[in-house]
Amino acid sequence: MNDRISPEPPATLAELMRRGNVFAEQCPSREVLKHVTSRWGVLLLVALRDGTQRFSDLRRKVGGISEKMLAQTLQWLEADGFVARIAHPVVPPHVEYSLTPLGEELAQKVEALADWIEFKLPEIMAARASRENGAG
Amino acid sequence: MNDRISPEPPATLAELMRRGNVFAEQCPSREVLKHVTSRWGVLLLVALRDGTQRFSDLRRKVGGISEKMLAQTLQWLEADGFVARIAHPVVPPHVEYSLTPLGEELAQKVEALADWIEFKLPEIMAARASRENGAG
DNA sequence: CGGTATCCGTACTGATACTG
DNA sequence: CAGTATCAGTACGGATACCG
Repeated sequence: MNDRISPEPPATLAELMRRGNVFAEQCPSREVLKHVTSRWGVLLLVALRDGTQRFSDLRRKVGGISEKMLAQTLQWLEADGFVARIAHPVVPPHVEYSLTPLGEELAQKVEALADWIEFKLPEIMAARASRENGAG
Repeated sequence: MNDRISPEPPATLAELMRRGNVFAEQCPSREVLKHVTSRWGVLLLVALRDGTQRFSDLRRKVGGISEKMLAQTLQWLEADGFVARIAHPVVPPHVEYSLTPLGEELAQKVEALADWIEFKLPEIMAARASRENGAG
């Protein structure tokens, strides 16, 4: 269980899996990946690409998200260094969220993945249909 | 509620969000994205990039996954057209799983995302550390 | 406005046992 | 070997109420 002292500078996920680590439970990447691929993480990252926005802006834009999950997901992303939070000390409170450069990089990749699925949806749905028709 | 009859040929996730759809709940993409980004979906897609493998091979390689979730996740990915399943009619049963061309494309993108996180982990951890030191 | 704390239902997860 | 069925624990997610 002393994976932490392994000498190699790892690298790819496939590498880790080949070592039998599976991208080990202990690995912080698992945590980050979880935040990013969480139900609202994906949507929030994409939403933030529009630029700096307030808490309520995001709540409206993402639509369907509860305050709890919005706050929590933003905190995860902030802790991971993907989101910057600026609270203006006024009443009523004014808080702005934006992507950090690191977050912008990530958001692009996430959006690319989501867009790929959008784009390939016809093929995906066709696969489903063909299976139902007896091809499975 | 009649989003389905909207004329435009949609496109990007950001587009959908801008329309207030958020990548609507009704949208099948949500379902697919859920399968792909699920706890085991990511790992399985990457694992399958090594080539055709049997059920038990995958179980061993992914390590930590239960038979139930392995079967279920494989079924999701198969239904979405990302995974091909071939059952040889012998005893004991011999079933092989592999990526379809579509699945291979997807797996590449997923792995790229995971690898990016692996690669940027130092920056991410640094972000966490700096926040704990009072920068937050 | 921008959160936090609490309660609660659900849905995902895993261990076990069983079947073909 | 490759699943399926069942059951129980957990963790996620949402609604509500309350605080700064």
